[in-house]
Amino acid sequence: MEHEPGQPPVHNLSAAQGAAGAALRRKPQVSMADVAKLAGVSSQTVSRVSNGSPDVIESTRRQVIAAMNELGYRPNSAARALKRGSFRTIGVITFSLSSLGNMRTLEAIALNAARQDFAITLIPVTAPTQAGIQGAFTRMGELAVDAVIAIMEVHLLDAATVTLPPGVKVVVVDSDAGEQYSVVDTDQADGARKAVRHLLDLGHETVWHVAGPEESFAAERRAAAWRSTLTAAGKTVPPVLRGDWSADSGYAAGLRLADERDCTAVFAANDHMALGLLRAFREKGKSVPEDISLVGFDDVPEASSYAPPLTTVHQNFADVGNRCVDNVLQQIRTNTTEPGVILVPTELVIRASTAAPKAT
Amino acid sequence: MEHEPGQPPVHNLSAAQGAAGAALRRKPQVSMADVAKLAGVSSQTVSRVSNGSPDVIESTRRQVIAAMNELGYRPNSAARALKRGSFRTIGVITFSLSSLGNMRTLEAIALNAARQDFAITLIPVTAPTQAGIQGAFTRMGELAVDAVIAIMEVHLLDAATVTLPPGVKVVVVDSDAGEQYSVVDTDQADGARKAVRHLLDLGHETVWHVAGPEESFAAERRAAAWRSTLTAAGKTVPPVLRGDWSADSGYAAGLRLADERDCTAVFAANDHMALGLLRAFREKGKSVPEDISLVGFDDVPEASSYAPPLTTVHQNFADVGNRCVDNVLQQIRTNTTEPGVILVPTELVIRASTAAPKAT
DNA sequence: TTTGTTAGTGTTTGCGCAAACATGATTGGT
DNA sequence: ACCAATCATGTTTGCGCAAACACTAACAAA
Repeated sequence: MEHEPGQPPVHNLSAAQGAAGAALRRKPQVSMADVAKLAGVSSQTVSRVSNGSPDVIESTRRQVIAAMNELGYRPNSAARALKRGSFRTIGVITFSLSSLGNMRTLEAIALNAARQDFAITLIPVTAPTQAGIQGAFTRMGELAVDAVIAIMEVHLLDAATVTLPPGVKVVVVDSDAGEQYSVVDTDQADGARKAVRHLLDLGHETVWHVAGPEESFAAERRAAAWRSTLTAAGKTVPPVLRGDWSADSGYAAGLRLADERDCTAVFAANDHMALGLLRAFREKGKSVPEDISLVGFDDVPEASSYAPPLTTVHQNFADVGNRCVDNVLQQIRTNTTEPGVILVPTELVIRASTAAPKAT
Repeated sequence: MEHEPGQPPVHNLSAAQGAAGAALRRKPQVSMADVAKLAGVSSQTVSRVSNGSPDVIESTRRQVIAAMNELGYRPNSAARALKRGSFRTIGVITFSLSSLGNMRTLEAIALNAARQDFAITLIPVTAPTQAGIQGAFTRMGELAVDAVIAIMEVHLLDAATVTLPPGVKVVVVDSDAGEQYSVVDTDQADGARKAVRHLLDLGHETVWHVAGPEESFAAERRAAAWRSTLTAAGKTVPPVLRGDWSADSGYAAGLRLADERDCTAVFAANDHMALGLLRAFREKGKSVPEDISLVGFDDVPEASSYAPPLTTVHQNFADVGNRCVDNVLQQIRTNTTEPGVILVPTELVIRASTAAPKAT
């Protein structure tokens, strides 16, 4: 590889690079010492400039910066982390990314962390079992993270014996681990209550519920709130139907519900199942909202284009993500652990899938 | 807090450091030396055990492992990285996570990387501008990554002058940067061709197209393939309608399309827009597929629950993600850079939204 | 004058790990 | 018996950085 003196060795990627040793070995990195030599100062001064210390006179700083640019110096984050014992990195453990909520939450986490100059390391749980979770936390422990955010929609965290290096802070999303960890979550109960109350207020005798899978905390809490709201209003509580969040499972539930004579109002635990319900009702000749009113949960962007546009409970996933990061950074800053639950409010979005029951 | 684009990247960490400052310091970590002392061996032997070297006799290994467990030893990845010069980490730069495809791809990347013992560091692009991309790559350069996968749905990468430490490998998803980088992408053109051919084969005179936003590579390629397929078949090419991937934009396009007398077949560039089209047609009294046939793109899980179930082009996002990781690890292993394009095939899924045109 | 005091810079040191080399113990071939 | 080869383990070293401290010059206060 030819050295053009004065040319920075940092490549614009368009220039293909000649072979320079197997890549998993050392890259010929420019170190502080190189910069120091070129700038005619000590490496400590380079360090100071690099860290924005105020104790460097302007002219020196300029020289050092010039040298940095010329050599294309990049601080080596491994060495930095080794020296400082912190990594400015948050590990995110997630079950499945393919749910809208997790995705949105993750995006907010990434954005907010980046804003505060923290990096995100993503650790997927490979299998929805305790062993899978264990493995994820173990990998986390081996990685360079200062904190962990676990996006756990499932009932397994409590049982898992989680070992993390001392000092690593944890925030959990969507779980009941509030005794041990900080928990941030959508206010599922209140959202569900709003949905059920809306239907009741419309004049429906009672509200049926298509719940999410049993393992899910969110599903469990929505179902519990549905039940208690009904009970509090003195209504009968119909049997729960259970889906798995998918539109197909909603469709299956809808086929059964369409045959229930006295079913005039349904609360589906998420929008995708509601979509399936709509399809089932349509195929069974039940019209929404004339024959049956339907409320979903999530407010996916497409909900307003469903047939009919879906009344649903809006979740603020971005807020959940933001609070996770804020909370965990707070814990890091103060070096405290603060178990407890932060609830993010929901909002009922009324569209065209709900109406008063037909007069009988 | 603002960083001038021209300033050296080394400053970026300095600002936030004060903010998170104080408590980010050393955790009392258990080091190899501690383990070595307890096990009565040298730290080098601990290192060997830790790295699975075969040159350790079984009894010694057991002692060391026992000591590790007793002390709760975790190898310090920063020190490891410092020593080895590699991080076993892949950086993923992504625009927006809120599209199904990106998320699925990301999930596959994370899973596949984990399988090969690589960690994923997520870098969000904060703004869809060149500066935003620049910033993401800069942050990447400061982080400890061996390779970068960029999930770029947008036309900006080619223009961005990207600087990365030497030796960092790059793979790009959904872009035309094939000259410079390895590119992995769904075979958009073939997918679009399948969709259009399907409609033509059904007997439609021509096929209208609701395209995605202009900045999108995928949208551009789907539209181009639509046009060329039509032309190759000797059909007239109707004007393109343009949406922004959202159901609402599809709805808007659908309202206009419903008024076109001779429009009997539509190819929507994604499923969500197709959903919007369905709604518009329904409201305009056009029935699908009797009056108008419709094909989508993506095959979102809910597509089978649309009204009617949507004929669409299935994309294999997981495969895209897997190939990204395989390719980038291959580049790392062989220390080569291999520009070129890997195309992942699509599949036409025929459901109920397409039919032969009504006899006139 | 002398003695701080400060601001700017340099020197030393060690973070935890693993490569390179060194050592000591065992085996095997002759 | 000898030496050499092999194996298991120990010792030294330095990765790049920044904390701690040392030093110098300049200037103020006594």
